[in-house]
Amino acid sequence: MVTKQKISFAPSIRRLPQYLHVIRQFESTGGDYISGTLIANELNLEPIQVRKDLAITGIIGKPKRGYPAGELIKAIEHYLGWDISHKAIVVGAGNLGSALMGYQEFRNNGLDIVAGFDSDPTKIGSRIHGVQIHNIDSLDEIVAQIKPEIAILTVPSPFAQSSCESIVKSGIKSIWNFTNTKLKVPDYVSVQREDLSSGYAMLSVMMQQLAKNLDSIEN
Amino acid sequence: MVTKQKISFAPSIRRLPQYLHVIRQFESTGGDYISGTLIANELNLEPIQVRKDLAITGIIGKPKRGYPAGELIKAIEHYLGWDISHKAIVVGAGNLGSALMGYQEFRNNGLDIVAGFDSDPTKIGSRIHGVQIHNIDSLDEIVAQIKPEIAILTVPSPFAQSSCESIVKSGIKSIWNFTNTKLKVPDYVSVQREDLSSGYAMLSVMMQQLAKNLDSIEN
DNA sequence: TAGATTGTTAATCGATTAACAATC
DNA sequence: TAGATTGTTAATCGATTAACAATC
Repeated sequence: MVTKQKISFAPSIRRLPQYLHVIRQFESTGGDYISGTLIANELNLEPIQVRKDLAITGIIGKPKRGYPAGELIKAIEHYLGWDISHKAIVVGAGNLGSALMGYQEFRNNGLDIVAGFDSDPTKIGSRIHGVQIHNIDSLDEIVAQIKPEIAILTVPSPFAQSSCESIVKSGIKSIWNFTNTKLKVPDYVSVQREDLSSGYAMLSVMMQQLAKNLDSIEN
Repeated sequence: MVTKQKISFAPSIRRLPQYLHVIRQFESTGGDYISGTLIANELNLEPIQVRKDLAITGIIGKPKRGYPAGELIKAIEHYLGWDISHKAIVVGAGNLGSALMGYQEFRNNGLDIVAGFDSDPTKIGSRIHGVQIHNIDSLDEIVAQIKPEIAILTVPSPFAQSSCESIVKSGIKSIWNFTNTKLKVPDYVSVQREDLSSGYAMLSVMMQQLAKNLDSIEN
C-alpha cells in the first residue's frame, strides 16, 4: 500500500523558492558566486540556515567564494522538479482561479496551466489569461486527452469535495487545494493545502503582540 | 525599541482555524460537547496534538465528554482576536485582490475589508464585491479617515516595495503580503508573508515522492 | 459503574543554531 | 597571505508524541 508520507525537511523546502528568487536576481545582474551570507542578509535569515538548506539540493560551495550562481539555480530547480514542465488544470475559474492562471511566477517554474474548468456558461468557451475554460462536465474527457499531473482547486467550498471526487476519478493524483475544506481522498492521491485562514491567524496574533508592545512602551 | 519577535506556537496557531471550522460545523448541527478525538479524526491529526493546541486558548474540557462547543468557539475566536472587527484595505485590485475582497470566510472572522486601491482608472470609483476602489494616490488621505489596521498587499511584484512604503507612511502597521517580494519595513511594522511559491515547492516534492512510490511498486 | 477523554508530565523527534577545522 | 566562507559535527531549542493518573 502507498502510505501517506510526511515530507522531510518541509521548512527547508518552503524556503528554497525564496533563495531561488534571490539567486536568480543576483545572476541576472551578472553575479558569479553568491555566498550564503549574502542570501541570508537579503532574507533576514541566519547564514547557517541558508547553508544547511542549500546542502539538501546537493550543491557544493567554495570556501571564501560561495556558491556558483548558475549551478545553484540548476540544483534548486532540479531538486524541486522545476526544471521540467508540469501540466496543470484549474478547477473553478472565479477570481482566485483567474489570478492563478495569470500568475507568471508559476509558469517560470515549470507549472503549465493548460485548461480551466467552470460551470458558469458565460465563462465556458472563453479564455482567461490565455487559458481555455471548459465545462466542468467535460473534465474526464479533457483530462484523458491532455493528461495533466496537477489539479488546482479553486471552487467555492460547498463544491470542494464533489469537485475533488471528479478530479480523482479523472485520474489526477496531485491536488493543490485552495478551498478551506479538508478533502477526503484515497491514499494514492496527495493534497497540498493552501490555507489562507492559517495565514490570517498568524497575522492576527502578530497584531495582538504589536498592540501589547505599544502598550508596554506607553505605560 | 520594538524588536521583531517570533511568534511562539506558530504551528498550533496555524491549526486553530481548522479546528474552529470543524467545531462551528459541529455546533451548527446541534452538537453540544465535542471531543479532541473527534476533531482529530476529522482532520487526520493526533488527538493529543489537538488537545495540546486547544489548551493554549485556555479552554478547559471535561473528561469523558470533551469540550463545550460554544465556549470552545469563543475561546479560539478570542485567542485569535477574531471576536472583534479589524478594518483592512486591499492594495492592488487585480484578480487576487478581488478574490480576497469577496472571501466570505474573512468577513466571518472579523476581517472587514473597507476599501480597495488601484492605479487603473477603469477600476477607480467602481465597487468590487461591494468594496469601493480608490485611486492609490489617495491612500494617505483615506487611511487617515477610516483608520484601518491591516493592509493586504496584492499588487504586481515590481510595485510591491513602493506600495509597501506608501502603506507604512500612511501609518498602517500590519501588512499581509501576497507578493513574492521580501518587503523592507521598519521594526515597528509586522509583515505576514503568504507565499504561494512555498506551497508549490511542497506540492512539487510531494509529486516526486508519488512518482518514486509508483516506480517502486511497479519494479 | 466502566470506559472514554481530559490535562500533565516525560520522552522523542526534528529543526535550528553554535562551534570550528578546512580551504580557496 | 589573511580572512571570509564553506561543510561537518555537536548543542540547543521547540514541537510532537507517548504515558498515565484523574475524572465525569
